[in-house]
Amino acid sequence: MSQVDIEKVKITLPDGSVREYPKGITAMDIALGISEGLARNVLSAKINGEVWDLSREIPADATVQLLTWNDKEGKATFWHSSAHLMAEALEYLYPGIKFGIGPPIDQGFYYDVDFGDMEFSGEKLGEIEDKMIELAREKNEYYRQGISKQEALQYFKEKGDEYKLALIEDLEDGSITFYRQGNFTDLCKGPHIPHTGFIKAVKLTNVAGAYWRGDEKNKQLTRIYGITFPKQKELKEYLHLVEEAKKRDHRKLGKELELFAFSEKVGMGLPLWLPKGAVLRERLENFLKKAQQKAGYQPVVSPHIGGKDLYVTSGHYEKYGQDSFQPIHTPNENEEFLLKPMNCPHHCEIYKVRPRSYKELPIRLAEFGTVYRYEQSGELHGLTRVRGFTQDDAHIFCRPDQVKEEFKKVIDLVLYVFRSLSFEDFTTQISLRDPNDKSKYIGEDSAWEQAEKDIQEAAAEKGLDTITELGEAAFYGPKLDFMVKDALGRSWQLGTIQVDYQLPERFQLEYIGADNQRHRPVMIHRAPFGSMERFVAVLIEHCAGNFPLWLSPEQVAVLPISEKYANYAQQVFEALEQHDITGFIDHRDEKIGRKIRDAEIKKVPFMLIVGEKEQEENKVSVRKHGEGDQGSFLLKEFMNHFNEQVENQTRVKAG
RNA sequence: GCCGAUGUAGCUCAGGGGUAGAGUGCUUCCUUGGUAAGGAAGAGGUCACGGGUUCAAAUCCCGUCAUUGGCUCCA
Repeated sequence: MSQVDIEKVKITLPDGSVREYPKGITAMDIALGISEGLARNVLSAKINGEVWDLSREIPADATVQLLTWNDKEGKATFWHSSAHLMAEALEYLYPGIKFGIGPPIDQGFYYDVDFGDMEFSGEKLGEIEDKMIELAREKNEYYRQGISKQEALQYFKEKGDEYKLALIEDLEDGSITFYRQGNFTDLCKGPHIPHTGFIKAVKLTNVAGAYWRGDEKNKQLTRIYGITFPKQKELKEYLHLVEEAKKRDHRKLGKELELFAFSEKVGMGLPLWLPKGAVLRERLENFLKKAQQKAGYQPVVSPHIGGKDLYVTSGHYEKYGQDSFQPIHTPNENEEFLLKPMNCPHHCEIYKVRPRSYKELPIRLAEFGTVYRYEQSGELHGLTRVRGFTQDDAHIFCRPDQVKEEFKKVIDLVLYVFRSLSFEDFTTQISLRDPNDKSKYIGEDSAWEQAEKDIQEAAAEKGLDTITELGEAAFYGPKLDFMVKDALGRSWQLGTIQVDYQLPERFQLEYIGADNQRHRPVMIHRAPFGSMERFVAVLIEHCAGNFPLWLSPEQVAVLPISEKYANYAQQVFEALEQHDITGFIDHRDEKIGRKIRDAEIKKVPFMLIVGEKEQEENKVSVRKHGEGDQGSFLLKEFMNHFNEQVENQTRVKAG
């Protein structure tokens, strides 16, 4: 480099300031220039939007954002490096093992490992953690090294790791990099943290099987999950959070609060709704029925099975054949019925019951329809994945020019439902066709394009913050899904709106237009809850079993101080019932402290304590769940207050 | 379906080749009480199911079923 003109690069920082540095500067140098503390905490850097190692030279003018633990990408870098650290520990403890992939995930990282003939059990995780900590303390730097494809192949050929070889085969020569820390070298595009010393706390969380490249035809590798932190304290907090989440698990609360159960005799994945769960569910159904009535839906009812022809027509017979519940046979030869896997075909037949005029469209047919799908046994999970479930289904039949408007109305309904139950934290996804493989989808190009446009516009006009996924559409049409996270951070699809240009075609649905010609209506499937089962599951976790008052299966517990006041308690209870307030009287021969404790554990919103004082003045002493004594009120006052609260909760910002 | 873990009283769990344990719940009795556990007694189990090893199996081995954490899918 000539000393006359030392080349400079202009670095733009996130606050908009621009600084000049000599060429050859690294992000770490920039961090050091700002403060030593920052340099100690910085993990990687975003250079022109791309995450880089701190040690890479910045060749030209660039925008630079230094990433720390507080940044999502910083965490990802940290966990990615942790995956390499775990691999190093594993290789030390189990020489000769082969590695699949080891990426960071939302909460931590994993590495897929082929232990060959070696036995591996989850009990060894502690040993691996110890080794990781030991290696972390060595503060081994992560070195980045560009390598030719041939050399890369050579390296892993010698090592005998066919998985890495397969990965390299798919890469382009010139773009391949290795990373090395300590005694471990891995194929990796990076980036990584400066050295292993950043990793201060390690927890390997579980071991699971995972197919190489997610294909069950391939060999199953051992996937080891872990999470690491830059501070011991953060690991502690994380573990605490996990414990808290477990307390919210709908399976646990469902049992404790006696909402639902499973029976081996009935069959796996077939939930039994217990009385309290049934009340909860019924209230949700009524809530939605009311909203749907206002929105112009018409209730219909259809049977749980349908003839073979119905599903041949709909196309489900072919698609669901082997992987579904098998057909039901009758004494009549060749007669076959299928448990319905969805309600749409039945609703199509309802539409077809007589000729339709364009004047009656849109027709919105709604049904809480129970459907059955034979999910793989390993897929079943509490109420979120079951084999028999009830969809809050409806099908809207409309003219093509009405699609967008109907879509917007459905979005309103879904938002109303979510808001009423304070699901503020949801994401929405628009699923479109894979533009590179249109053959997977049935239907005409022009129809798809129109539908995709309608959805995107409707979502935009309703102000939804959507992400768009190509290739995620159903085979019959594009869709808009609403996702909510459960207590353990797993995302579940609840509400869904799907356009279907397909079934109307297959069922030859028609309406007579203003031109006196036959036209094909468009069908929209939609379910704001998704399914009652899944919705209740997510609701339980969302509110940790503390349901809003109007949904609470037991809203009030009447607690007599002693059996002397049993009669008065009964009077109070009957008055409550007349005002549609549900609950129970605790007649047990226990002290009041005990009755209160038990009612608190059952998460009953209100406790009414009645004794001598209350009886004399026709009052009740009100105690609120989680809050304690509220003082005593005339029974009438309490009931008014109660009903006001329920009204406030259900009226909602129906905007 | 595949890989790993688990299965003991209604529930939560301890134990472990030689008479089955705790807490809680349940039943009965005493107690009649004022805002998160009153006291006592009692009933409850083919230790998931089926095989095997053993003088002896709840315990060790194999299989089945269910639950559970994952892997592909989906509401």
